[in-house]
Amino acid sequence: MTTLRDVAERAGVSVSVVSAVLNGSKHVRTSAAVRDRVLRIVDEMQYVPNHAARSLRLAKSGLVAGVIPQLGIPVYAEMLRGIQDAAEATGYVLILTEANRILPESNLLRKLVGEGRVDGLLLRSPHTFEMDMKSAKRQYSVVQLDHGKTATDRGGVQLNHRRGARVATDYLTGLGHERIAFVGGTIGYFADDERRVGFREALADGGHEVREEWVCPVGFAPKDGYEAARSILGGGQRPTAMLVSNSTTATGVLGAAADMGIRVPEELSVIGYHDIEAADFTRPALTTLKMPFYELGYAGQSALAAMIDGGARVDEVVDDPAPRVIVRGSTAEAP
Amino acid sequence: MTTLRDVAERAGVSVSVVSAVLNGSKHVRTSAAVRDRVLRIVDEMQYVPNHAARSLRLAKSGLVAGVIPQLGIPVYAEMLRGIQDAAEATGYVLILTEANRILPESNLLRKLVGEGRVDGLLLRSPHTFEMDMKSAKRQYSVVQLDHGKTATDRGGVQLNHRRGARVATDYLTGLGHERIAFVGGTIGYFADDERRVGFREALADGGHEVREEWVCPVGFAPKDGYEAARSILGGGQRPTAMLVSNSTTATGVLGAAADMGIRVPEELSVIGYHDIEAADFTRPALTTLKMPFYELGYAGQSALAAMIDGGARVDEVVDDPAPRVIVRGSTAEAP
DNA sequence: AGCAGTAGATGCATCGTTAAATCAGATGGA
DNA sequence: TCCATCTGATTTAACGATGCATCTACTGCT
Repeated sequence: MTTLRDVAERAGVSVSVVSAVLNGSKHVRTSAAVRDRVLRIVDEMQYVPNHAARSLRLAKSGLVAGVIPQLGIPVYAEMLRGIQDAAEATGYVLILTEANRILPESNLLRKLVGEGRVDGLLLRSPHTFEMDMKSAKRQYSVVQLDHGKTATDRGGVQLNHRRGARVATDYLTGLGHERIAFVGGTIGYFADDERRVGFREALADGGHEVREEWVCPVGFAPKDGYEAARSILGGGQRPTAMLVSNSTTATGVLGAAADMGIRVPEELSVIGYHDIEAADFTRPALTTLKMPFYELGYAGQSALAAMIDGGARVDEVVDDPAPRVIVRGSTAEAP
Repeated sequence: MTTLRDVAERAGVSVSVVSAVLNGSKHVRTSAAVRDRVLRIVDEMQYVPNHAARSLRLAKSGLVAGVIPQLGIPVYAEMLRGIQDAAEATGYVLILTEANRILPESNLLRKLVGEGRVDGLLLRSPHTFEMDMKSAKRQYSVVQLDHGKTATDRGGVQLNHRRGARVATDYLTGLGHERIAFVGGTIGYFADDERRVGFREALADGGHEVREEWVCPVGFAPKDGYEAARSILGGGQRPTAMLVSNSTTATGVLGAAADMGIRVPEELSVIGYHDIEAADFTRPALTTLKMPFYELGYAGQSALAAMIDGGARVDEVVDDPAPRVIVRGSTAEAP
């Protein structure tokens, strides 16, 4: 492996000079001639700095860890792409892990943060790790990605879910729907609660009634949507439209409608929160609400980088591009 | 941050002893009393070794990079879980990246391998990086995950796709199907070619004919399946069953059948290669073939760890648990 | 008693990089 | 002419962990 010393020897200068040329130190001045020669030799010898040595010296790893609930979920994949692009732009490399791997009893967090392997954490996860972090006794930064249990502790980088839900609801009322159900979203989670608020606001502003029996908080699995839909659609008067808090959940809703012989979109319009690729391939194809997930990831990593480099705690709402309805086959004018 | 030296001072011994106690050096002997005291103090002070220093000294990072075609794909997620579990067992931490980020013009590979950030690469990707690797001039190891363009260069860890396709085909013939189509799989990729071989073998062994016009290599997107199915099902005599090389592609096939008014499974049975969660939520639910993807990942990382620790190049076929048909609603007895 | 052998430890160099202190000449002003 | 200043470098000291060479008692044997 080529080291700084090898380069220095070949260039006939000291290692400090080479280091200074490459990093622009202020304590060491170099002449243009030396600079050129060093850079040429660095190129010739294909010198790449040793990361471990750099990391040891600077007490900084250049690595950040992203924690997501689950791999293999398209919406997170989009966010991760944003994170990775921002990471590249800010000079970091991303480690990914699923939330369940980072539980207190696992030693992964300890390994990552404690050993100084990562400089910061991007959390899209209910965990906050307060205690673990303290015990790590180490400088580290954390950015929460669109996640917090309450408005006050939310911190980090958020999406504007209130606005998202309003856009989706307005789209439905614009089609003439008045009897609209809201399915999904855990109570007590900020992002989910905000959607409910946006939904209620939009209906109220339009002069429509919110039927409490049609506001149905459930999990995000398709199964959850299936069961909720069967329950809601099995009642006396049915809603003519459903805003489903999660598109994955919405595929379950579509399944339930199919099984109950309810035609979508003729008898029931369904819109799924979050645009996913699978929406193109359900029958009917699912109309969705697209949120700026890529931008969330990008902003999150940018914020983290700023935080690591001595910046203060971030609190930002990513609101651009605006929430947008992707119209497919599951929505139509109210019957 | 607590260092070895802090521990040594508190314990009244030299740093060498603490290091020896923790790592079991053969050059340094320690008494039981000292060992106990050191371990107690290590625990008390919550000492965690500094990763950068260790990595510098040992010329080993304890990081491996996994390269997958795309994030957000459930089948890879399963494989990644296997990789991460094996990584934990072998003492490594995983960095993940999408294949397109590691193209020659990007400097990510250079950053990861060249700077010594990772000790090895797990590649589920068409790239082999021969040239880049050479220029990196560094000790590194690579394991290909179920991927190679030919049988000879495949290397790494593979799934037994010939067997998988046989199992799926046998399942269909067992239901009385004789006119079976094979949709999907790129020509020239070992894994895909093997599936075609298995399909042909199974049909031949059962005394059934392979209709070449029904063997249709296409991409893996749902759209590809949709188009292929329209073409095949639009002909004169139709197959009564389809083995689709990829379950994602199969969702497109289901869409095409629905649009053409062909009832599944009454008129057409569809089985998708690879079990994915979404299979539960198409209508009808998709019968799939489950391959041991978790085990593939686990074996891959285990092989990589062995390779890094001085072992030789691995060439292994992961065949356990055996391929298994997950019966859902898209397959039935032949009409 | 004298010496070998061994248990149990210590000290020091080293990995590659960077920050700071230091140094050798050249230049300039009084 | 002599000191101050500036340029362009060099030297030195870390960062934290590890492994080898070395050192000191002490035990046991003849």
